[in-house]
Amino acid sequence: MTEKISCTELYQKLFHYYGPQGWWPADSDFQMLISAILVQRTNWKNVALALGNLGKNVTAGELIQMEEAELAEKIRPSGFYRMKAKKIRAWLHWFQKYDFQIKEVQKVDQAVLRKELLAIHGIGEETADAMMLYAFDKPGFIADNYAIRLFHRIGFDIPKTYYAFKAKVEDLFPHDLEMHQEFHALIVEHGKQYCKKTPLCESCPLLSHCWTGNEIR
DNA sequence: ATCCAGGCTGAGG
DNA sequence: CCTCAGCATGGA
Repeated sequence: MTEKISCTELYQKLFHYYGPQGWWPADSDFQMLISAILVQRTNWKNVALALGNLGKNVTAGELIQMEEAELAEKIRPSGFYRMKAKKIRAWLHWFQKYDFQIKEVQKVDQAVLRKELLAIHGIGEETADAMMLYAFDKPGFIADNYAIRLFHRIGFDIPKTYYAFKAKVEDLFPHDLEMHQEFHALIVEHGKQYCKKTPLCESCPLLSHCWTGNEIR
């Protein structure tokens, strides 16, 4: 028997099943920001290898002085490494305007900050939202493929564009930083375990709320 | 050996 | 607005 659930009910169930995730899984805010780029279209294990090559306590100042080829070589395990080296450098040049101070970026208005991030080469909507949510203290919903798949399965009417989906969920969910941080982490963890690109998983804890196993993505 | 993973850009309908 | 190739590694 399938029963509909709301966004907050979904959040509560995920939290109940998986517990607090404490994302983003990085040692520092700066590593979080770099890894947001490194993790584009790759798994976290490869990102961890790349982060390891960069060194535990690399600073933005050190990275921006590094030759692009050297940076690329270090982040090689994360895949798409030449492009990602360019992306990281582009992002660093933007970050330099704030003296590499995360606290300074946090003072920027949320909408303004999002536009600035999106203007950086290599930073798209998901990466920008992740940076804002986990390092710059701006609450928001990350409308990634895991979210699309899960919300689709529970019968949520998903708007076509990334931003429309994001805005709709934000309308239905508390504007709370920690709740959004947990929500995204829970959606990804749940997605990895029970909401893959295959038919419905019989042991999925949300099985009673899933209307279909067909994916859109 | 395929297939997949916390995407984005740029070109072309 | 939408689609699609290209970008690349490491693990299952």
